[in-house]
Amino acid sequence: MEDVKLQKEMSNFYKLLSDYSRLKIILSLLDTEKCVGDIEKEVGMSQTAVSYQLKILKSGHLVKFRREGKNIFYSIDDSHVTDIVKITIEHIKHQHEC
Amino acid sequence: MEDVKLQKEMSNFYKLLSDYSRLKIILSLLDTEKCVGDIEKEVGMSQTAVSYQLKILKSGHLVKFRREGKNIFYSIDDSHVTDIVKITIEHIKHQHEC
DNA sequence: ATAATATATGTGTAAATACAAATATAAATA
DNA sequence: TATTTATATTTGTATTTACACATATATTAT
Repeated sequence: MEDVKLQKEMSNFYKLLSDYSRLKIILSLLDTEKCVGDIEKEVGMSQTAVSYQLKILKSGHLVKFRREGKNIFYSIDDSHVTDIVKITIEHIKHQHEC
Repeated sequence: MEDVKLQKEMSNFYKLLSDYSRLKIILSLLDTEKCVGDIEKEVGMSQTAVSYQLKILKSGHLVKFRREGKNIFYSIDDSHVTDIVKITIEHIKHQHEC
């Protein structure tokens, strides 16, 4: 894999996490899958906004989904994502101890 | 630390890494410190653009610096940052194996 | 003191994007 | 089939931001 492609994909990966709304969605999915309505309530966003951001997260393979009747359940797609987010939490908390 | 503040700082942290130019700067500093002129050559950006992005990275505590004569050497501020970037590289490469 | 070199700092602007509003689709149930 | 519920998509817009350009500052050398 060439450097430029890797760098662009990395940049895009961080861009996906950098939006406050998308990040809240990711954080709400860290431990458990949720359907759109549940996410909506938890992060306090409109349904269209949640759907819009989920579509973007899906396109970047940060979340996956499965249908169950009327509901569609979303979850984190890859444990690397979970790891990165958790290390970032540690990083931020650590900064505030100094 | 309250959730909202943590989330905002996380989002900002990822925003800092999400810009292609800033990310290239961070990647060029992963293993070794460099002065502005060296970064400029390595990432192929104008001096003002590099300075502009370094200022932003500095404000987010992603890089630190030290003066040595006319030169100012920049380096990654915290090993957490290095860890996160390296895991992200693994993550992206891993995706392409599947 | 002046010039040369390295880096930083305004200012203006074009491009990117989050999301509201309206509308569409898909599944379940009556 | 019609209605309800859950989710997706499209369009328009206000906001953000990366960076070019011009200029300023700081250090060293002559």
